[in-house]
Amino acid sequence: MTSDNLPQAESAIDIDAQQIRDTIRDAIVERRLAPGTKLSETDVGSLFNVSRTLVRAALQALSYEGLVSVEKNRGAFVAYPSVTEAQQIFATRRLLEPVILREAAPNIGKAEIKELRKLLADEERLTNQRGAPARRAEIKASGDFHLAVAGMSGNAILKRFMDELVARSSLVIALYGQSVISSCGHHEHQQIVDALEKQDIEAACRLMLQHIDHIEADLDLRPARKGSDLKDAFQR
Amino acid sequence: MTSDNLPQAESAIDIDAQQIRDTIRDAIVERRLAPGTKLSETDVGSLFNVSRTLVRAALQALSYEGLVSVEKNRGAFVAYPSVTEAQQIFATRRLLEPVILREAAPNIGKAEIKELRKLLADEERLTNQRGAPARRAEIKASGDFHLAVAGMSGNAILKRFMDELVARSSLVIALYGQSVISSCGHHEHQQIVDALEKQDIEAACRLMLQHIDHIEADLDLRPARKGSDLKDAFQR
DNA sequence: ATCCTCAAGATTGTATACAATAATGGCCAA
DNA sequence: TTGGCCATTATTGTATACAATCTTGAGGAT
Repeated sequence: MTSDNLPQAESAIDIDAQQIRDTIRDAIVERRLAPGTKLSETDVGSLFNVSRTLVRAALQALSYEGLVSVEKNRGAFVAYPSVTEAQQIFATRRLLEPVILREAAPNIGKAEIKELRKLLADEERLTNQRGAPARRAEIKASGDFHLAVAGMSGNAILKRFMDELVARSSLVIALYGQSVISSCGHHEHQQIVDALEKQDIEAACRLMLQHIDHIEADLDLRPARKGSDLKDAFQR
Repeated sequence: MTSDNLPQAESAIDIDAQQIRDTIRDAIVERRLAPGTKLSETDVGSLFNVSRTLVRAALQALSYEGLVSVEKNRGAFVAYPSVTEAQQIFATRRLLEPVILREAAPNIGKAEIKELRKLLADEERLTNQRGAPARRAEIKASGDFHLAVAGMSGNAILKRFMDELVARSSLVIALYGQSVISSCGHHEHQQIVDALEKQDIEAACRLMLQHIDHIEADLDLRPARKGSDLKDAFQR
């Protein structure tokens, strides 16, 4: 595996570490890069036409976000979340998202509802489009909804925590998702906005939790796969 | 300002980036390094007898934790949280710590109570000791209590979020704290453990919120100081 | 005296060179 | 043929060199 499935370099002159990080992150979140994929410093560097220095910085940052795991003397790989990690990611979302909704609710007025509805419209449009690029954009759009709500909390720290959780969720879905669609039920986002518009925060929280449950229900988080129990993977 | 107030280098051979990061973080959290202090790559490097490469990696990681702010082409500085950031840090703690307590409660049995009591004993011992080193250790111990509880939630992500919040709290207290003691009321930790021992989670949450309120009450988070309004800082 | 300009110095940004470690594949022995 | 051992190669870890940018302070004009 060489550079083939990395996003093509921005031919724009003067790339910096942050742009590399963002590009790789997008590729991971949109599942163009599969979990476990090796991210060789030289390969990535030549894609972006930069030295390993900048690549290392980008990979280090991504490692802090939990999207990349770097193993000493072995290199960086797209993270491969364990079942336990996957469970913790969703457990944390279940704990945090209602809290965020309650924080955001007082700040959600007409303008904010409008902004959310615009995101929903984008999602809808992508849902009706076909082809891989639309699927990828849909994945991202679905996450953007959750992030937009977090942003409305006005708390930058909560927002950052959600950034991380949403991004890592994408990896978990890539690994353990069963149905092809896998991304959030777009309809549920709509219901949440409806509840928010009516200022019914309790309903919004309830719907949010159900929504997270639905995402998680589509995952196959039984043990195994984890390398150790290969036998019953073949046993059938 | 040169290297004087940086912790002395580990003369142990073979330091790596993580050790540098940890050492600097400890120095920041224990307030041996004041907010705003410049962390010159060359200076830090010569302290640890490593090249700038490793120092940069450490500073980058600390920047991601919010303990250091790196300004392009200007260098790295111990973070200087704004009033807004300070408020958000404590707002987030108020939201998160009760959630964490509820998550941790089912996992807290005899052994865990014992562990927490041990931490309290350490705190108490330090409180009765005098001298700057004891004060520093006390600051750290006080944070360790909150982190221990977070660890008992069994959720590594929550724990990491708390790691960040506790560390940044220390910076906020250093900047905006008024009373000299400034660190957590040790007594309140004790009450929380008492409530946990009685399985009275509601009380524990209530006490935790009060505790956070008390810490925040010791802060002077009025605007100003923020550099722009220097005049009324001298106006008295 | 004050302000502006600009050159010298210092510091960070990036690339490259070298060292250390891990991965690969061939060779030999059983 | 198979399994283990060692040399070779590739990749990461760290230091250093050079480029770009900022900071500082002296000098001169007003």
